[in-house]
Amino acid sequence: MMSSLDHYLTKPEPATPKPKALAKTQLEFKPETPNDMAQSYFVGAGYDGERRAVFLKLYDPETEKIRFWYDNTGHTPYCISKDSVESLQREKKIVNHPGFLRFETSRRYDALNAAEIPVTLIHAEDPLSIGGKEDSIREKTRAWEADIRYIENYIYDRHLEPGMIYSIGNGQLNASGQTSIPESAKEILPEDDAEYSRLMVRWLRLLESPVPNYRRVALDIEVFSPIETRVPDPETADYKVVAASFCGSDNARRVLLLRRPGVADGSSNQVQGLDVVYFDREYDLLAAIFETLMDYPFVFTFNGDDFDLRYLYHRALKPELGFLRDQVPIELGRDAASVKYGIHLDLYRFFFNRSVQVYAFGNKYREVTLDAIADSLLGEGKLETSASISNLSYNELASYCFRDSELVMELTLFDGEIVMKLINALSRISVLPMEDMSRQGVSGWIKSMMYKEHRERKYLIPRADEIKQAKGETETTAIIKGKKYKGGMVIEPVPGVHFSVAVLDFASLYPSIIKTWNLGYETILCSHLDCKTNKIPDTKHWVCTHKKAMESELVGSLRDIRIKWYKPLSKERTLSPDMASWYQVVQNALKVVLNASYGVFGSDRFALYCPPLAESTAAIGRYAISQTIDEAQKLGIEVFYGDTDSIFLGFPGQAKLDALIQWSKKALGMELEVDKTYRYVALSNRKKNYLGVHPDNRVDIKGLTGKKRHIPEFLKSTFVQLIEILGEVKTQTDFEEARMRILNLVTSTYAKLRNMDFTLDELAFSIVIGKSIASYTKTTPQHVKAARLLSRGKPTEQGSELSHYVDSNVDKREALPKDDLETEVGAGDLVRFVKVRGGKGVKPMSQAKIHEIDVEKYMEYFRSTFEQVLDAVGLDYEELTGAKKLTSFFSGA
DNA sequence: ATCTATGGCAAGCCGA
DNA sequence: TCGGCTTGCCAT
Repeated sequence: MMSSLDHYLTKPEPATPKPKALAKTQLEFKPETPNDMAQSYFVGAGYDGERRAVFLKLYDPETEKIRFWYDNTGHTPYCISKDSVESLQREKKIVNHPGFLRFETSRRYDALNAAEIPVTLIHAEDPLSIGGKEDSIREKTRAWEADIRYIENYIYDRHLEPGMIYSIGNGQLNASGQTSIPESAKEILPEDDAEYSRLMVRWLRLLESPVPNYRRVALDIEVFSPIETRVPDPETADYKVVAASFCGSDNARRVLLLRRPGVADGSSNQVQGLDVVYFDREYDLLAAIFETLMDYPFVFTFNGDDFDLRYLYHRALKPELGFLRDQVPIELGRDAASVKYGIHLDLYRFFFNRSVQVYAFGNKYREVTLDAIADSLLGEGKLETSASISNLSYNELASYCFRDSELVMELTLFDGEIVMKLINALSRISVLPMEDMSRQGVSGWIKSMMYKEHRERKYLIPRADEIKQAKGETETTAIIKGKKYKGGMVIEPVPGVHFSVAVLDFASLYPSIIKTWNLGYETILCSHLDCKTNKIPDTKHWVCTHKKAMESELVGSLRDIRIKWYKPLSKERTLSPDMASWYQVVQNALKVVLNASYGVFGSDRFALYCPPLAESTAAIGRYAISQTIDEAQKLGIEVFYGDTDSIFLGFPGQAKLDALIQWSKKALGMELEVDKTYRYVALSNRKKNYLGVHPDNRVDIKGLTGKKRHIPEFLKSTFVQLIEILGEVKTQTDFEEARMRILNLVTSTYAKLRNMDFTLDELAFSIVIGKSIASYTKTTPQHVKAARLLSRGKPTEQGSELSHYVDSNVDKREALPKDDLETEVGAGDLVRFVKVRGGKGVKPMSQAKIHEIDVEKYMEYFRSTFEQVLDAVGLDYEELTGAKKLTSFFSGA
């Protein structure tokens, strides 16, 4: 127990810091701006308001330092008007705007109107004069390209490539990285299309360039909090920072601790390999943190944007701490925090990205918390979490605090540093500095990639309202109510067990369609009369026959390097581990971008939103798969099932498969390939539900409840046993033996359920809460019921404990101990609950007793889960188990 | 905060 | 109490 709460509240430090004590951090940050510099990586960019110039952060892998380069080309922020200079000159609101600089005449290609037009660039002294304030210039006139962040604007105009190598000579910035591509890659370039070749060469150049070693540190801080489960507000920063930890790529393992009255024990300077440094004053602790932030070129946090750096900044500026603004090496944006010297990457933001979560990491983590992510990606189950770290000794606090920064560092290290590599690859593809890329969604990446290409081609970037005006809305009717247009086609499965099945699919179906059908906002529904006969199947839309669409070429070229270069290479066995992992990462990065490249056009938040384009892509997809099915049938091949881009065929011999593949290439211009073959496939009448057994007994399960992650562990493990049995089935006759083994499995599970021979843990469902608890007004799903029970009994007062520290990387969710009655639960939380008799029918696992379990409900759930599979393999659950008899036995008992 | 649509399923809601 | 419809989650 702490001796005094006062110690943690804000009040003057024991002694007012003297200027001398400030020595190291007192100085204003003076970046190094060499006039000449060898090859360095362009890793970050910013805008200096005082100098009114963009600056680049360049990382030199030799010295492991960041050097700055300030723009000296005189580039200024601007937006574009279609009006003439003369008429704009009469616009007093513009010319009298305090930030107005000058007009510049230029020309742009206006793709929506298929004409090169004269435009006027309205230059301003600073980005905010263009946009971002109520009286910015873009509010005074109809402007184009006025909502592009200035740094990005600058990068596109200067043809800069984030993540690539530059040097400085005589103060000038020069691209100095790889200019050539591998000799063997030239074979995949098209001979007859220079523009397309240019794009492929660009991607190859970007993605074949090396990634340096980045010297980096992970930071985590602990802050005192009077209420255990509440994280202090980083804006007011009312409480003391009591600890900070750094884990460096250079093996630095440092913990900084604030000495507190009443904690006397364990103050050794070595705890389990950690360097522990003690501070009597919080001021000195912060100064030491800032020194480290000025030392490392890369700083990683988990939630540092919203907490750690924000807290440190505001805390330091408190009068009682007495730092001056210039002494704090942190800069805050509205939703991001950066460090003045290096690059700050908030891994929370990166892993929160749905595309990263689903495609790059295969949906391995469900909750975006440090523990959940570390748990699933780093393999081994990490240390237990506990939100409250009150009353820890110094040693314990040190280990506890260090643990999180160590996890963050490990996330950048594991598996050959794939996270670092992925961030690099995505930054290069999206033409965004790492910091910006890692904070945006996939639509932001694709937007940036396409904006850059507009600038390269001197295209005027259209306004969203213009595209909508010109191209209109969709015309097909979606299957699902509330959706904008019809999507992929799912073939009605032929129920039963089918032996020897080949599954064919179109490689990157939608990107391939965008490529081969020349789709883009410019070409869809173009204005040429003669193109109107070039119909998109199943729609009234048509597509241009005269002009190549930029999106088609961008997406197409990305798709081609993935399919033709990276896919084969990622299977190559002779590569060094480092190269192999890089190719794997690039593959994944391309997959992420390509997967979203069609969907973004159907999203009204996307800058180039064009619903007929998305609709056409899906329509062509339906056309492709139905044509292929027709052709298969003409060739006498049985078709059992198909979903969007795949078809399940009875294996007809290699010759016929080849014939079908050839046909697809010729008739559709699409690459159809054998994805896999199954010894057998079991289909029920349900779509998106099947079980397929590979020749080597591996089993694919798709869509079946037994595999879903929210179901209780006991069901999952029983299901796995069921699958093992089915995996060993080789022929129809084997099913007889399987039948007996399945029966045994079912009856023994029943018996266990009946005897309640399971732990609560094994019986818990786990479901993520999609939105805040209060917003469930229409219905109350079971997991929400359980969550509401959890928040009950929460003490209204701060309770008896006087002191707590709150783990800093915790966003609200992570702070919550799973078994704590005082818990608040919110969106994103995983709720674990069991089904019980009486009451609400559910209880959070932490509140339930094993004897309350509603056994019947579990039996029912078990039955329906198994039935899905048994259905498919033609076994009747009731007949097999005599389920009626069993349940009646149970209910009679 | 910000790719799309399709589909299965359990459970909630509500009228008869 | 039943059936039809909706909601929310999980998955592809």
